[in-house]
Amino acid sequence: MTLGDIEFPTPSEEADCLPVREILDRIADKWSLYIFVALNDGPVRFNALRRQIDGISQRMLTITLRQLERDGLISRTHFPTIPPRVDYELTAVGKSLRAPVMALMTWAESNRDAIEQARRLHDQTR
Amino acid sequence: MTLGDIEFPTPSEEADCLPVREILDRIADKWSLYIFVALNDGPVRFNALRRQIDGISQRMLTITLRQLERDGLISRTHFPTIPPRVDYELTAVGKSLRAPVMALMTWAESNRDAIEQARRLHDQTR
DNA sequence: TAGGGTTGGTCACAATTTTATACTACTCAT
DNA sequence: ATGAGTAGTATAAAATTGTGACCAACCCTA
Repeated sequence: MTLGDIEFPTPSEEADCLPVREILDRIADKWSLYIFVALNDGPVRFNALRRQIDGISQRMLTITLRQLERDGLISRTHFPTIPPRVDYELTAVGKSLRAPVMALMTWAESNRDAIEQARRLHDQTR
Repeated sequence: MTLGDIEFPTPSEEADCLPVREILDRIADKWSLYIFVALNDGPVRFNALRRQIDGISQRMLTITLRQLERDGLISRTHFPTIPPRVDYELTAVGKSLRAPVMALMTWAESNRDAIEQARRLHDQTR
């Protein structure tokens, strides 16, 4: 048996999928979507984000914002005033993500009733 | 006309944000999106899903499938054969989620290069 | 001049979630 | 008899996330 006879597990497809997954894992984490929605209408300050996104901790907001900034989806503008002011804003690439994210939000809203009914039915039947 | 110019319907403001968040938290977790993509072309068996979704543990696949089933997004069909066979398939509601999920996947693929470049630039500069 | 509030964070530690590993029970092919 | 495949469960380890304290600079009030 030569090397050519060995069946490798789909190397081409995996090579393509991995970077896409890395990106999706950033977007589809617990908080990123909500940050996107919050930044939908323009720049927002750190503590305004914190108030708007119910339940997020200061730590997770900082971490998530830093990751989104690293990916070039949001920009961070620091005004050296007292008290300090930091604005977060969608970049051009970030803005292009608004459409699919909003489509997902719209879907969630449209199908809320169906899902809640399915849950009730499931919990009743078991 | 590019993807960014397409006008998706905007979700109405804040009325009942909490239930929508509950739904989004299910969809936008670490594995649900990949299960949706894997089920895109028809029913798939448990271990086939496991092989297709690289890195998922057996436990998390079971848990995530159960949650999606509870929400009425996928259906579970058990054939009492030996060896056992269980098919997972998108329901009608689940199928309606394909469009927004695929829009997100397409976005991720289109913006892969831009994001990777932003990451390199960011890591270099700091 | 002392105390309290605001800003955008960081840090250490606790709680939660996810992963890895082993195990079940059953059958078929070698 | 051995190993592979089926769809899971149980448990401990690892990773992620949340909690509360702390910081420094200033403003306002008393």
